[in-house]
Amino acid sequence: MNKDKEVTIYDLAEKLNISVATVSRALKDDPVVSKKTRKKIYDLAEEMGYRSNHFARNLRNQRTDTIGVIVPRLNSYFMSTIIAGIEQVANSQGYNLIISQSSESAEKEVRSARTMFNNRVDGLLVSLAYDSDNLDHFSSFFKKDIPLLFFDRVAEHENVTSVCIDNRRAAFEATRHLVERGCKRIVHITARSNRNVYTDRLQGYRQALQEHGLPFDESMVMYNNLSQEAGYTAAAEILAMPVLPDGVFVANDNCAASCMIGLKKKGIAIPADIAFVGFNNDPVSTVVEPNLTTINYPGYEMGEVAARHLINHLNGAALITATNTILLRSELIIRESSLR
Amino acid sequence: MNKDKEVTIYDLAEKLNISVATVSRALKDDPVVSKKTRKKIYDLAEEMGYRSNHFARNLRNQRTDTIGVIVPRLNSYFMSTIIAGIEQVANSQGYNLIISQSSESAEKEVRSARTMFNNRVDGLLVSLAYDSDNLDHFSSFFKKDIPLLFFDRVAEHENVTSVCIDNRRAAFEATRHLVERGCKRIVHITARSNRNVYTDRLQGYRQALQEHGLPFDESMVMYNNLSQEAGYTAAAEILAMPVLPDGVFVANDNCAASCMIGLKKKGIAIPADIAFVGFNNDPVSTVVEPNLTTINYPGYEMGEVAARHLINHLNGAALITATNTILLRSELIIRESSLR
DNA sequence: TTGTAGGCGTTATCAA
DNA sequence: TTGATAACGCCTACAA
Repeated sequence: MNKDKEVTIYDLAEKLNISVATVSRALKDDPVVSKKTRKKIYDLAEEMGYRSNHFARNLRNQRTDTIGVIVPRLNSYFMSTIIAGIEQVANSQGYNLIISQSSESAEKEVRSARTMFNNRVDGLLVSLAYDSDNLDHFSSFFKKDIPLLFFDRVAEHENVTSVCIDNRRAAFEATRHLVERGCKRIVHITARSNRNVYTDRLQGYRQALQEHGLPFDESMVMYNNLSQEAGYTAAAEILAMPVLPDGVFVANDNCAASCMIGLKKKGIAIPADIAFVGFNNDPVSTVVEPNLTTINYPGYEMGEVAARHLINHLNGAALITATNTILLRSELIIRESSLR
Repeated sequence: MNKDKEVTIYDLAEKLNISVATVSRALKDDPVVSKKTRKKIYDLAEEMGYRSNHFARNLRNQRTDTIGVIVPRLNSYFMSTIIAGIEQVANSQGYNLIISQSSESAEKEVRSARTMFNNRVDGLLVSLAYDSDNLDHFSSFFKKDIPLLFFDRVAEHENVTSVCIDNRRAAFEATRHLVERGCKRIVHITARSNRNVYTDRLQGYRQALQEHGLPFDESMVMYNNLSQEAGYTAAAEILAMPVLPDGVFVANDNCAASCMIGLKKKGIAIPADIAFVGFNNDPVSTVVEPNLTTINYPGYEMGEVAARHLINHLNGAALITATNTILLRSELIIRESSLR
C-alpha cells in the first residue's frame, strides 16, 4: 500500500495488464466492459485504495456536481432550517454544497457570486441581501446559462425561478386576524428594505387595513433590523406613542418576542391591551408567554423544493426558465398572544 | 466576446503574442514578469472575461482550497452560529466550504467523510454525531496526512486537535451555583450519549454535588434528546417524582425553556420551587420567563478558532498535531431562573 | 524577463 | 470487447 502517492487508473491498468480506457469504463459501470474484467478492476481498485480524481474528471466533463448557496446570514434558526433542507436533497442526489454568507452586504454578495462563478458551480441558490438592488453580479451566470434560483429573498428576473411564500397574503391574514380580534390601531414592525419579503408584508398589512375600513398611518409602521435588541427598542417606542396601539404585527418572531417582553415589563397586558402576531414560527414563539401567534414558514420544505428544482433542471428533467415563481403554502398559527 | 467557450490562458497568450507561461505567471502576480506585460495581460483578461480554471489548477497543485465541514445538524441556532464563524474565517483566507450534515447518524457520517475525502478537501472540521463511536472512517485522512479537527463534539485521537469548552467545569459551575442557591435535590437532564459534551457535563454535575456533600442519585439524571418536545415530557416526569426536586440543570437551553414552561403550567414557581440552569445561551434563554441562567457558549468564536487553526496548519504556520486541545472560555450567566 | 514542453488523472473518439 | 491517444487548462523545471 503506497502511502504518499495517489493510486490512478494507470496503476490499476498496469497491474492488470489492460488499458486505462477499459479501467475508466469499468469504473463508470459502462456495460460494454465484460463482467469478469469489471470485477477484477473493482477488486483491485478496492484493494489499492483507489479514489477517482474529481478535478481530472471535472476538467474533462466541464461540470462539478457542486451547487453554490449564498445566504444573507447563516446564524439564524430560520435560515439554517432552509439550508438543512437544501443539504438533504443535494446530498441524496450526489451534489455537494458550497456555502457562503453575504452578511447582508451587497458588496460581499458580489464577491461571493464571483467566487461561486470561479468555482464553476453547476447551479446557484441565492437568498438576496437586504440592500443588493441590482442583479448585475449574476450576469456572468446568465451568459453561461448556469441556472440560478432565488429563495425567500427574491427578485424578478426573466432567467430566474423564485421559491417563496406569498408574503403579501400571509401578512394580510395576520393583520386581518388582528382586526377580527377587535384591533383598531395596529402597528407593523418590519425592516427598511426593498426586498420582497418586507415590501410584500407591508402591502398585505395595508391591504388588510383598507379592506376593513381602517386607515393606514405611516407613523404606525416602525422600521428596524428585526433583531432581539431591536424588539426592546421598539417596545420603548411603542410606549412613547401618544396613543397606544392595540395590536402589533411583526415581520419576525424574535423581534416580536422581545418586544412583547419589553411591553410586559412596563405593565402592558398581552393580548388584552396589545395583541401580537409574529412571522416564521421560530422556536421562541412557543416559549414566549403568551405563546406567539405567527405565520408558519416552511423553511425546510423551501430548501428541499429549491434544491430539487435546480437539480431537476441540471438533469434536464425540467426547464428552469419556464417556471417563474414557486409559492409554498404558509399558514397562520393562532396562539394566545392574539386571543383577546 | 465568445459566449459558449471558456477563455483560457492560451487565448490570452495568443492574442498578445506571448507565451502561456508568462500569462500564467502574470496572473499569479509573479514579480518576475515585467510591470508592462503584466498590465497588458490583466487588461486583456478582464476584457475577455477570463476566469481561471480551478480544476486544472487543482489537478496540478494537488490542493483544492476547500475545507470540509461535517456537523450533526444544521438547523439549530447553536450550530449555525459556529458555522457562521467558520465561514467568516475560511472565506477571508480564500478557502471554500463544503458542508454536510450527519443527521446524528454514524452511518451518514461515514458517508459524508468519504464524500469529503473524494472531494479532496484540504482539511476537515468535524463535530461528531451522537452515536459515532469509532473513528475508522477518518483513517483515510490520517493516512494521507489530511488535517482533521474536531469541535464541540470531540473525541480523543493522537492526530486530531479538538476545539471545545471545558464542559466539565462549566457543568460544575452551573451545578455549584444551584447548590449555593440552596438547592439540595438537583435533577440533571442530558442526552444519552458517550459524546464528551454529555459525559463531561454529567461528570461536572456529579463532582459539584460531591464537593458539596450532596448525594449523587442516578434516578435524578434524566436522559432524552434535548429537544423542545422532550422538555415538556421531562416536565411531566419531574411532576411524577415522589419528591419534587428543587433545582434542574439542563444540558441545553431549548429543552430547559420548554421544561420550565411545562412546570409553570402545573403551578410550579420558578425559581422559588425549582431553580433552573441551562446551557448554550441560546436566544430562547432571554425570552423565557423567568430568563434562564445558562452557560454562555462561544459558538461564533469556536468556529473562528477551529477554522483559523486548521488554516494555519495548512499554510504551514502551525503544526496541528502538536496541539491536543484548545479550550475556549465559557461562563455562567446568572439570570432570574436560578435566583432564589 | 520570457519561452518550451511535460505532466497532473480522466474521458471520449477512433480504430482494432 | 478492448486499446491507443488526444484533449481538458494550468503550472513549473529548465532553457534561452
